[in-house]
Amino acid sequence: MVKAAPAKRVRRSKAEQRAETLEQILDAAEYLFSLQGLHGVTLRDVAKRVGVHTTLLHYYFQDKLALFEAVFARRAGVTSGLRMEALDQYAAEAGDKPTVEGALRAFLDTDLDLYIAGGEAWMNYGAFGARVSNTPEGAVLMDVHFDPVVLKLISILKRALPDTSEEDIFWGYHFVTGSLMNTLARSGRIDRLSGGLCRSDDFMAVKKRMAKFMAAGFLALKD
Amino acid sequence: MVKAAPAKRVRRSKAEQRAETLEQILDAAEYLFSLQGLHGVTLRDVAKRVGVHTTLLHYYFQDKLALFEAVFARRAGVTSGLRMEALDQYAAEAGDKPTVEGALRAFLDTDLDLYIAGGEAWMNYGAFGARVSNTPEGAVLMDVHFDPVVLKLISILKRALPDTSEEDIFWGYHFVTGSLMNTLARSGRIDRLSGGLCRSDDFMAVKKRMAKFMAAGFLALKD
DNA sequence: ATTATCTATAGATCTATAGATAATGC
DNA sequence: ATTATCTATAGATCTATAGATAATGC
Repeated sequence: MVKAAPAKRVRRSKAEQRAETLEQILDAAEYLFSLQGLHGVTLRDVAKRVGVHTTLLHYYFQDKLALFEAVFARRAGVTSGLRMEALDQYAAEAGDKPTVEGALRAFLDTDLDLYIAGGEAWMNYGAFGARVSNTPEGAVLMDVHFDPVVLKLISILKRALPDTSEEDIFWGYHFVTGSLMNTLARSGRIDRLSGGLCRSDDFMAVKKRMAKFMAAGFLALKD
Repeated sequence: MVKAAPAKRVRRSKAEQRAETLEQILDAAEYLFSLQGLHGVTLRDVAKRVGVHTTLLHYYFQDKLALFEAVFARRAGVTSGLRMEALDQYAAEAGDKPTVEGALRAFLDTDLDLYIAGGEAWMNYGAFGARVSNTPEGAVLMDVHFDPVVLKLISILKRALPDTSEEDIFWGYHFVTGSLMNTLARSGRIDRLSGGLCRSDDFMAVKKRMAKFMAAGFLALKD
């Protein structure tokens, strides 16, 4: 038998090694938190998934909550930034005639595209975020990381809907975000309910319908 | 100083006492689970809130998960039953001309009314259910308890929307339920986002807008 | 000489069971 | 005589810290 070549020990700088380990820890935590929530996951679970000793997590993170918040923060900036750009670009293009659907597409489709293109890691983050979002502690994290983009969206919606009250617009957003979170959660419920006709992870199907659906909803509110 | 009259020891039958204690346990668990989820609550927390010894919970419930499921089941039948009735009644009234908004009002407004009228206990259940709903284990509880009502709603929507594909209708429902769960969760996010203009617990405001908003969304899908 | 990782362990819970005690039921 | 509640406790985690060891950096 030929002896397997020993795993080639790639020489990594400490900075590289640190970054790599951190990433692995965050990936593992993200996945587990997305399934079981903050309290349903132990540091042990995370360490086991990474293949390191539990105490290493304490070397990188103050405590469990700090790890949790780091998971939230890691990708929050990316999605927030991309959507902010998309909204800015849309606002510039549309000039003084923005439409509700246009604004929603910049906001929603940009995000859905990110999850579609981002593979498993981003899908896990989506489920993690959705789970966090309807939690009292989690909602505060949402505030911190997402208020700017959301308020940007709302400012465009206001211009697109000059005759709709601000209150109506906020409630409309409340509906939109609920639907988006329900999508990101991928609970599998729609799969079973529809007998397999729809799939929770078919974000293309959601993208095709969501902005249109919600735009019509907003327009109906002022009546 | 006048001595306070000793708490009048009401003579309760065992059956009464059992029912009362059970109710107290379920109320406490419902409240705590709504805030912290299954894993964030210990039996100790529940017992302390009720004012009994931890082990009493094991007398009434097999284990923690059984308690959790009992909390879910207790009110699930009530809301499911009421909405089923409302949908049946609407279907009968509307004959062969049901509307999307009519069906959604029977489904959504009936539920929102229940939370509005049910006080704190029902509000806690709503938050509990919302939290459960975007969880993998929780979604299965949703299936078991709510599939019949939801499929009833969908059958009426199909008749109201003969030219809309079944897939579109299921995705529309997916959006609706996400918005409803986001409402029941009462995370406080919309309050802060809107600078106090909207309040998470203002279910009247939601009721006023939701069916109309969603109905317009459904109608836009077939275009 | 510094940083990454592991060993050992304290101290605090947490769930669940066995068995005792106190109350109601007949 | 049965049911509701409590006492005592086993056994299994879990988080977090202190301090040792192994690797990279200069």
